[in-house]
Amino acid sequence: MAILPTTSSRLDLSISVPGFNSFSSPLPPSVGRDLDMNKAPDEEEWMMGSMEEDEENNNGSNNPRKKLRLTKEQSHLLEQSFRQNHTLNPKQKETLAEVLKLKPRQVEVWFQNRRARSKLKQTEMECEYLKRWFGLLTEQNKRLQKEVEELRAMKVAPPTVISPHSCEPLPASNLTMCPRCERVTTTALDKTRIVV
DNA sequence: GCTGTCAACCCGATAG
DNA sequence: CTATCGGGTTGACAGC
Repeated sequence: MAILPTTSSRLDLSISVPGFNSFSSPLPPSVGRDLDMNKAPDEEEWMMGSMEEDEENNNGSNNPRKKLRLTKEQSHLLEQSFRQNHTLNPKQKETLAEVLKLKPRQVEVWFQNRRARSKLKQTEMECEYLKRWFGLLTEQNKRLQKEVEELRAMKVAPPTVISPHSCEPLPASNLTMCPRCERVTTTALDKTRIVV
């Protein structure tokens, strides 16, 4: 079975039912946002039939409710629909439920869970990323602090600055930091040569 | 619609 | 080989 959306914003189902065979995953690689969460559950065997078969059991009062397991095909179709649209309008929900032989409510719940779990995965990944970034920044911070210490140590014995014009030593207090290029210049506008 | 939670179920590891 | 356990997955629901 194939669900082919005609637009990107709306889920429009065009279905060719026989066999459920054609799952050669025509999905663009750009859908990697959700990562493995988008991976279809391969070995998902279904323990129960679709809802129509055990519906009565579930609604029965004293039967312990068994958990529905979606078939591979149902899961795959839901996944495909999810990739096209993360939410369904009532019409889409109805149609999809009909195709899947599920209740609209079940389709709704599946999408709810899918959204939540996809978001959770995303958050976890962002968290990992931020942790790594924090580590890198901490390292960089250490290096810079060390550099600052070294520069402070150099300040104890201030560098001698020689004026290229007069060839006389200038006081280090004449040195400022150019805010643009961050190079050392002198306030006296003359080019200087720093001798450590 | 989102979030937190429950519970059924699956699966790999382990002990006996 | 079987039973058990612990962790992960996922369908379902309640409350907001």
